[in-house]
Amino acid sequence: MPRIIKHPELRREELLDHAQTLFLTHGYDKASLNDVIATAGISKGAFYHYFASKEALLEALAERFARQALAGVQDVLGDPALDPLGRLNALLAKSRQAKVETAAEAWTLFETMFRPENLVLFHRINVAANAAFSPLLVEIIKQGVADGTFRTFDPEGVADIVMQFGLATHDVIAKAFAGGSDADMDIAIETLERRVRLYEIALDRILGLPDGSIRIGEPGYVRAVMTARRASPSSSVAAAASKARRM
Amino acid sequence: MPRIIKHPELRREELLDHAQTLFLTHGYDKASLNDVIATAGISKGAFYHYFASKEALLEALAERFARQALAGVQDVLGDPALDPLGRLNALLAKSRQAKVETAAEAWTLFETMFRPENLVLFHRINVAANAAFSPLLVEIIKQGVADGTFRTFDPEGVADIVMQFGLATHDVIAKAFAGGSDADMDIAIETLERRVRLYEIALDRILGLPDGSIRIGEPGYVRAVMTARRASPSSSVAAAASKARRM
DNA sequence: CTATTATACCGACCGACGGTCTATTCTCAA
DNA sequence: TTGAGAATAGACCGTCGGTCGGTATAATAG
Repeated sequence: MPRIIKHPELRREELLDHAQTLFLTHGYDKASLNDVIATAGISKGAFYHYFASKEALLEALAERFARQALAGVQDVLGDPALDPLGRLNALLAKSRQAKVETAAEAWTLFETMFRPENLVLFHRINVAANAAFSPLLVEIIKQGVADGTFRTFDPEGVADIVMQFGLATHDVIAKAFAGGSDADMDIAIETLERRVRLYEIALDRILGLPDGSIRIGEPGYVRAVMTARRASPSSSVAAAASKARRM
Repeated sequence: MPRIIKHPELRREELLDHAQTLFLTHGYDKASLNDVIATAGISKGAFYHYFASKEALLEALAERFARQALAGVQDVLGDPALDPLGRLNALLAKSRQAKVETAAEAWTLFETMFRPENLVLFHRINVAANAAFSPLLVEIIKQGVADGTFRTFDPEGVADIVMQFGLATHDVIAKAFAGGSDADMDIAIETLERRVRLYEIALDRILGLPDGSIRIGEPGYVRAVMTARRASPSSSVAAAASKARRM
C-alpha cells in the first residue's frame, strides 16, 4: 500500500468522521476497528498512533459532539434581551437541533442515535454533553431563582433533572422507532408528542412556573421529523452503508 | 472431564446465578463466556444447549431480575387498606430494596450495579423492570386521578417519568461512587440525599400533590447505605472475586 | 548539504473472544 | 431392549482489539 501522509489534525478529524458514521450506522460494538481503518484508508499502526484504544476513539467522538453542541448554543447565552425563562427555552430548543437543519437530517440522526445498539455511544455523548451544559443551565436557573421567575431550590439538582429528561427521552424515542408498520408509527408519533408536552409541564411544575411556560420544541416538530422518513424511504444511512460494506 | 448431569431447570438457574455474579463483578463485556462456564463447571456445548448466545443470557438475567422485583412488591398491590398515594409510596420504597435486607447488602448491590462498565446490564434490567412495573404504576396513578388524589393527565406518561427517575438516578449514584477519598464520599452523600428529596418534590409537583407527599425512601436511607461501605472495607465482591479469578 | 532525531505510517502477528460442530453419554418411553 | 432425543464435552473457527518491529517522511542541527 502506498504511504500517504496527511496533516495530523486533519487525519484525526477524518478518523473521527469515519468512526462517527460507522458507530452510528452499526453501533459501537458491531463496528470493528478494522472497519474504521479500512474506511479511513489507514493501517492499524497509524490508528494507534492517534488513539490509545477503540474506547479512546469513542470518548474523543463524544467530546467532539458535546463541543459542537455547546458551540451551537453559545449565542443564546450572550443575548441580554432574554429573561431566564426565554433563555432556558432557547437553550432547550437549540440543543435539540444543533448541527441539524432539515427535518430529514434530524430523522436520520434520531433513527441512528436511538437504535438499541447505540446505547453506549449515546450514553457517552450524553455524559460529555451534560458536563458541558450543566454550568450554563445552573447559571440560568440561579438567575431565574434570584429574580423570582423560578420557585425552586437546589439549582444544580434541577439542572440535572432538566438534562436527564433528555436522557429519559431515549427509550421513548427508541420505542417510537421500534414499531414496524405506518399505523404503529402514527400511534408512536402521537404518544411522543403527548410525552413531550408532559415533560414540558413536568418542568414547569418543578420550576414553579405556570403550566405551558416551558417549550422544549415547537409544536408539530416531532411529527415533522418523524414523517420525514417517508420522504427518504428505505435508503437510510444504515442500508446504504451496509451495502457498501460487504463488497 | 467427568460428565455431570443435572436437572435442566436447576442447571439453568445455576448458570444465571454464576452469570449474575460475574456480570456484576466484572461487567457484561469483560466477563467472558469462558469465565461463566468455568465458574459453572460446564462445557461450551452445555452452555449453548441452554442459551442461544451470550446476549440471550443477559436477557434472561434481566428478566429474572424483573420477575423477582415484581414478586417482592405484589403484596403492596393487594392491600386494600392503602390509598393511591400510600400504594405509590410503598411501591417506591419496596422496589428499591427488593431482595436486599441489610444496608451492607444494598451497598454491595449499588457498588456493582452502578459501575460504568455495568451500564449495559443495568439498562437491560431497567427495560425489563419497566415493562413489568409500568402496568402497576399506571393502574395506581389512574386510581389516584379518579379519586382526586393526583391532579395530572396522561397516566402512562407519568408512570414513565416515575420509572425513568429511577434510571436517571444511575449517573448521580455512579458519581457518588466515583469519588475516591472519604471527604468526597461525604459530599457525595449529601448531594445524593438532597437529590432524592428533589426527586420526591418533583414527583409531588408532577402529580399535583403538596410538597412532601412522595417518599422514595426513608430519610437517612442513603447515608445508611453509603456508610455501610466502611463496615465492609476493601473486601468487596469485586476484589475478592478478581483475586479468585486469576489463579 | 548531510546526519540525526522525531513523527507518521505500515502490516504481520498475538491471545482471547463468542460461537459452531461433531462426537459421546445419559434418560426414558415404547 | 432399544432407539430417539436430551445433555454434555471439547476441539475448532473466524474475528476482534491490541502489540510490535520496522520503514518512510518531515523537521532540525551541525
